[in-house]
Amino acid sequence: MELALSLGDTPKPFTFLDKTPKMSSKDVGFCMGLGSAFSGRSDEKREIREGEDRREVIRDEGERRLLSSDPPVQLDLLPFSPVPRSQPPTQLRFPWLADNLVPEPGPSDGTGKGLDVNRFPAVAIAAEEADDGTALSSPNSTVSSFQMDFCVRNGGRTKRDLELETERASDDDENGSTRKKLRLTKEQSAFLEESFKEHSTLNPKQKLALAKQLNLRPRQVEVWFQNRRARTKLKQTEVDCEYLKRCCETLTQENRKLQKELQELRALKTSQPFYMQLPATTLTMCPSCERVATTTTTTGSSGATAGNNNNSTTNKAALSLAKGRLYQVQQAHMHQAQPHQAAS
DNA sequence: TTCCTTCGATAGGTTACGTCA
DNA sequence: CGTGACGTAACCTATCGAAGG
Repeated sequence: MELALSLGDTPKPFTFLDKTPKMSSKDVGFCMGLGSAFSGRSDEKREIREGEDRREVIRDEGERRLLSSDPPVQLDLLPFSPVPRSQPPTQLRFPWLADNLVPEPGPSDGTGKGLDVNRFPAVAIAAEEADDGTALSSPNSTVSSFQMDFCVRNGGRTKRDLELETERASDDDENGSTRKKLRLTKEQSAFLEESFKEHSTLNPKQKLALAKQLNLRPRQVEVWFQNRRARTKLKQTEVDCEYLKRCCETLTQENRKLQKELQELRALKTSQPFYMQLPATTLTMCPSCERVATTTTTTGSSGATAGNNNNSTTNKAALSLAKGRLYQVQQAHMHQAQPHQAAS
């Protein structure tokens, strides 16, 4: 059953309906579809680039829609923006954009003091390209062929960041078995966030470039994106649930209102049975198919004539309106059971 | 100190794709 | 040429556990 509802707000699709195609109204008690901004993914697949996973491309399209700001879906789930848009992090550039490529600073530029110990030697990265870093358990190294471009130029490093770096540097001395939990610096997190806004998934090239630029292992970048996606999805689900809850409350309210109205109409009918036998011609719109239905009901009484005008016209008009409303309610009930039959 | 939240990391499962018999 | 088994890569999901408030 498909039920179109307009509750005054801009209709907002539920992304989880899109994400859980197996869900049925049987499963949830009721199921509302308020339009979907998503179209089939198959017709919008972009061309697959070299070295890019097909699923990645397809998902990328889907998730871009999920995260996009195109109306009518606007669920901003990226409230965290440590780097204001108005103040883009200088030196933070997306490595997969050709014009953004930062020349890799060499170790001899003299700016490599206090580097993050997550820094990974180029040799190791090259090895990790072959083996995704699983063989390399220690991210610490004293060898560096590059460094984070912004890490040293950004003068806004907090005390905590410096502490973190010091902590990590001290990890070098520790036994690898008791590895401290690694914490990304603000700059790293901010850059990853910005990257995530551009692409919620990474192809291998992007991953490597990002890892290289941030002095992280590709595996770390990968994990960060995985966690980020998972947590975004979680937040989206929470938002969807909240919205559903509100819809449910509104519907319950509306239902109560209609029930009350129905009761009043029934009371009216019993108190003034004569007028209820008037043939009623009402124009109602089917809530499902939005077709206008013209209905004339005759109760079989021949006493309903224009001659019975003892009462005021106001009363008649009010009664006609009331009957029309009653009919609408009945039609709506019928339609919930059998759409497209009541109006035809 | 304890509790709760955040977040990096891991394990296991799923899916899509390529290769080969 | 079509098909099933197998391996691989990337991802998702649940969960753990360290760190911090």
